[in-house]
Amino acid sequence: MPKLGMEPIRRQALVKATIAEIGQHGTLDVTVSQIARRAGMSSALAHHYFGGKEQIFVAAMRYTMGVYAAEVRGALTMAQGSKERIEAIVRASFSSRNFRSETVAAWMNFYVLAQVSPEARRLLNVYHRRLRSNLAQGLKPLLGARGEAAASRVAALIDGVYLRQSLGEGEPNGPRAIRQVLEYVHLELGERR
Amino acid sequence: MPKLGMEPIRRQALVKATIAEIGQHGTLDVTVSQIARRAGMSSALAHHYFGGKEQIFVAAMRYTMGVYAAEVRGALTMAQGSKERIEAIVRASFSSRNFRSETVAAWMNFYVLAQVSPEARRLLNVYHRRLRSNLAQGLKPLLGARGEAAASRVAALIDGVYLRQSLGEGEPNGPRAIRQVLEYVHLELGERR
DNA sequence: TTTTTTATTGATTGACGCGTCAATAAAAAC
DNA sequence: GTTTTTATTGACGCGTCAATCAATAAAAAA
Repeated sequence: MPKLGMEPIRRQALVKATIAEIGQHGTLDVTVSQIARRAGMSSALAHHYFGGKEQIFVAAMRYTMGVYAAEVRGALTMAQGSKERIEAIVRASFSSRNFRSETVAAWMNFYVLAQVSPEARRLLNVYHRRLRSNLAQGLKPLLGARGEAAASRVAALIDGVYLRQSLGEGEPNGPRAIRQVLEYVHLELGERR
Repeated sequence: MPKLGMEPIRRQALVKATIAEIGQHGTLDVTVSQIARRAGMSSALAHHYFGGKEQIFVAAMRYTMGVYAAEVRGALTMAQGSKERIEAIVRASFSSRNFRSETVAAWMNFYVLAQVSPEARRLLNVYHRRLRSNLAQGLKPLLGARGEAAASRVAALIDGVYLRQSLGEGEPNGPRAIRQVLEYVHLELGERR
């Protein structure tokens, strides 16, 4: 009973199932069958639409990063002023849509995937560049030449907080993470307590 | 031609080979045979001494963390004064013995391992606690109550710098990483430029 | 209505890897 | 000098999994 136009639906179902499966196992060590079963289809169909396992992973990665990028973009359009822009980026990074245990686990594993798949590495580099550039754009007006270095540090801190979250049990605490990073940003901006 | 007392030698060879292999592949996706071959023995012997793959990984993790801990301890005994202690920890974290691409890759994968192996998770938690406690010990005399939060941030930043290094090609740049983290520490200590 | 295209899967294949075991050999203990 | 212990490996069984394929079925096109 094949309904037509299934491809995009199947693809999205697979991508979401992939993230869920990686999140649950905490590893890329998940089988195509597991992913396909969770997405409600046979593994053969997964291969049909994606070609292979690695491509499924890369698609999941692209999707995750797309969601994140959209979130940041959205937050940025609402922000006016350099400081507000930075805070918007940080808030978006730890918004409840991104900062859930599933996504955190997936994200960490994308770093591993990037060691193996050139395409994944490319994607991760795009994310890095964008994040740094976005932060620098907000920081440079306030810090001048020091803005670039500060942006690198903030970016690293964000990733570090993500990484550390992967060890914490239970759902990640977004607000706490935001406070943690923003406290550093405020320090960088010379606001003493 | 079995020489006696081989066990410790074999174990160490396997552990080092494991780190090298993970470093080269960037993944835990390495076979026991590959590890054993690199260590100059049969895979059967690896199983004989370690019991299984996961235990080999955990041993490699314990070893890596042991080297790191020793490095930090050594640097701490030479340091006097709170600020010096903090700088010593940071320097040790990015010393050329720890901050090489092989070790960075291994370290990242230990985070993945910790999602699967309870023992690995325990080890990583020990590392986290120790690092934070060491940093807090140096920061509290200088920052008072704020020291704890600052220690968390510095710890996260260190991990973040490690993570980001895993994407950079070529050997990690230790001095640069040290500068990056110390700049933040100095900021935290209220030293404006 | 026949043909083609799209959707879908069960079954299969081929490879690979972990862990085991029996067998060999040298040292140590007796 | 026999026995036990320690070291070591090749071979292999058993399971798993990615990927393929042939077969089925429904829609669309001709």
